[in-house]
Amino acid sequence: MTSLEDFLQDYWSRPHDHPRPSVTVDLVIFTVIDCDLKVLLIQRRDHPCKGQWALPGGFVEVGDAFQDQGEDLDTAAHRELAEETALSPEILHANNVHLEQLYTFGKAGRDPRIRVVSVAYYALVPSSLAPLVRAGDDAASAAWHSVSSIQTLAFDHNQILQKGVERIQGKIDYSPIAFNLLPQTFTVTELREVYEAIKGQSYDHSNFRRRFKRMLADGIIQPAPGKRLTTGKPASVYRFRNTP
Amino acid sequence: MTSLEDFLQDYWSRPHDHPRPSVTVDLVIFTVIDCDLKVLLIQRRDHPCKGQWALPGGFVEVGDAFQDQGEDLDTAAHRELAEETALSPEILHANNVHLEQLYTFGKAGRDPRIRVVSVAYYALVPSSLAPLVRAGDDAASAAWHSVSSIQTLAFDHNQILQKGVERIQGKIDYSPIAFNLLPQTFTVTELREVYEAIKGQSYDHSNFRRRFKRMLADGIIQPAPGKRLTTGKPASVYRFRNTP
DNA sequence: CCAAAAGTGTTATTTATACACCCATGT
DNA sequence: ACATGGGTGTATAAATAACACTTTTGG
Repeated sequence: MTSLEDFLQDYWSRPHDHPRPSVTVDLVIFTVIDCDLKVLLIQRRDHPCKGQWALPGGFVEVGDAFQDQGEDLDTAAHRELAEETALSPEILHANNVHLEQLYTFGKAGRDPRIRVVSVAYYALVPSSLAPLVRAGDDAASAAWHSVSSIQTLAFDHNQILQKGVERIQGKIDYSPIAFNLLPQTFTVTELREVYEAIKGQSYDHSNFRRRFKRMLADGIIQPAPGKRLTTGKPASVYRFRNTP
Repeated sequence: MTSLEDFLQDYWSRPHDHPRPSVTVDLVIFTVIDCDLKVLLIQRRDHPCKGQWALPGGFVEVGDAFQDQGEDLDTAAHRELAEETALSPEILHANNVHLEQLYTFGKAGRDPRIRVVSVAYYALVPSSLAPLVRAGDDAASAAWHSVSSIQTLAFDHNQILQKGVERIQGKIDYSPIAFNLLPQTFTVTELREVYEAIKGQSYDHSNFRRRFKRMLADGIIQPAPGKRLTTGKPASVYRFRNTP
């Protein structure tokens, strides 16, 4: 009958050379530009998959894995998001950037170098912030790519991207994630265009307006001051009410 | 300009002592017994959390992590499911046991020994198979526990269990997962009882019957021969149509 | 006959879908 | 005045919800 403390002392004193996989976080960073769903891709500078486009990502820092266990998975995802977009955590938070775990990819051989288990996250960047994104320090280049015309990506990143698209397509119907892709104020049509970009279908503007009015009645959104000028009649602007 | 082969030869020739986390799969194995949602728990025999109840799970085999990258995550989950329930893969497959990735838990310090990233899966075992489950070789004991009255579990397993419950509660509304918790043939009421056990609410039997009829019309389910005897009027039996 | 559970029917409310029409603004 | 997009209205079908009722079995 040993105590937990004794057990850990003994555990740590023995050598631990069991092979272990590397763990990374990969990011599917979405935005909507010109009514079109985009994903942020970086061009790989080094082997493997040199020159190919890939999802941004990086290794999870695990300290020495014993006394110092390093950073949380979520923390690693936030850190990578800031690094890869070259946007500070403060900017990301102030602009309501959504980050959420997506799925974990761990097939043997998905990285030719070594066994890698990759925990994928997806992020939603408001269109107002998208133009400010530039390549992080370690990437040759970063760019927004139209999801509807994606080439072959590095590793199994096409599969990861597909999971991401499926997730937001499903989630937008019962969760207010569309607002994380819009500026702080928006019009009915702008919201509809986000829905259309994500779902890849068009919605009747009149019926969508009814859905919008329900959200208004439910307090999910509320009127905002001012008007948005268009080529036709100016439109009312609204804001998302994140703390009802 | 080196080729990928040269790159890998060079990569593997150099030492790689970056600290890496251990990766495990943890299983949330559900069934429904007596109209009540149950989860399979094992009692821990060793430190840490000795004596506490925990979700079954185990380490992912990663080979040497280089030339031999070991087993896929999904494969590890299937292997653990078979080991922990003491049911062969053939039995599991023949009885339509559903296994799906749930979420990955990777907070620093969630295991006191070492940094562990745990990829959680959930499984749905049909009630007809549930009584055949017994403890695997390495567990002191395994037992079905009512989800509605769970004690404090080892590690962060309460959190994992909660994620699992939330997942099936959400998924049952748009996916035919209820059938994986039932025997091959079932009655309308039996299906409703599964819904009620998962959602923790009661459904009007008449309105549920209407939903059932829609599934029948859509070909999701179909009539099966025979009748199920009850204390009242015998009920028609149906079967799930997994290949429409 | 009676309890118990299967099975049917009715009505009202809400939501989804399709489509027609009017309104305000800049050019 | 007119093109453009904002905004409103209407009619139908379908899904949701609450509730009353009938039928078939075992005892």
